[in-house]
Amino acid sequence: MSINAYDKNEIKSLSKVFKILGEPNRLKILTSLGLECRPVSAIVASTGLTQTNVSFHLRALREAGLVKPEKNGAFVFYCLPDPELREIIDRFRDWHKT
Amino acid sequence: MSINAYDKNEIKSLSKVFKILGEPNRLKILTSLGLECRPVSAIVASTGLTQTNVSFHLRALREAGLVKPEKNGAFVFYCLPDPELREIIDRFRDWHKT
DNA sequence: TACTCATATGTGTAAATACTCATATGTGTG
DNA sequence: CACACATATGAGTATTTACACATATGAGTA
Repeated sequence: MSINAYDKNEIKSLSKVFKILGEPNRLKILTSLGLECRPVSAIVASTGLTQTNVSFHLRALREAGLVKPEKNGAFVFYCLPDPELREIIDRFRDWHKT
Repeated sequence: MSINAYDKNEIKSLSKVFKILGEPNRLKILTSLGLECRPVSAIVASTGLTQTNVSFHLRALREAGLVKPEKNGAFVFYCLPDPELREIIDRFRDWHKT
């Protein structure tokens, strides 16, 4: 039940993940994914952000391993790498509501 | 099991929490708390940060509801507001390791 | 009251970061 | 090949943010 301290590397890498999630538009993009993969154009449409800006944030999310790209012709579909990620974020939200 | 979209306010407030956790020294402070309350001086000692800097970050954590201050004489002890917070962070860490 | 110790805060500064514009890359189709 | 569409990237700018220094507040004690 880990009341263990976190080591340097854990702090470093975990804080990076939180920093990525800490930008509202990125969190919006991520949560807009739900569990299905969606092309960038759909994300642009649903978030109302510019294409450039969506690409900018998708890069950050991708490099942090928080989304996974899948090429399909000229399209790139983005997905959550793992449904558990969504569960954890949901749990955070539920906790935060309290 | 919430594949619901997040509304604007949820995105806004939840991303604030993540942003706070996204700063390495803040995450270090928070995880150094474990489950017991500790005075600022102990946090300064264990993190190696300056007193000013610890106070600076504690304020951010406090305002985000991520730590809870308890006055005791001249000392201020800081605690997690809720043990579940630590569990969720731990779960994030475990997920991220994978 | 005067002094010490614990913590907080105001101001300034350097670094990080989100965003936009313009353009590049890459894919399918005529 | 030429063109249209989907996505990515480089450069520049404005805002945000972490940090240090000096100082303030506030509690305990002589």
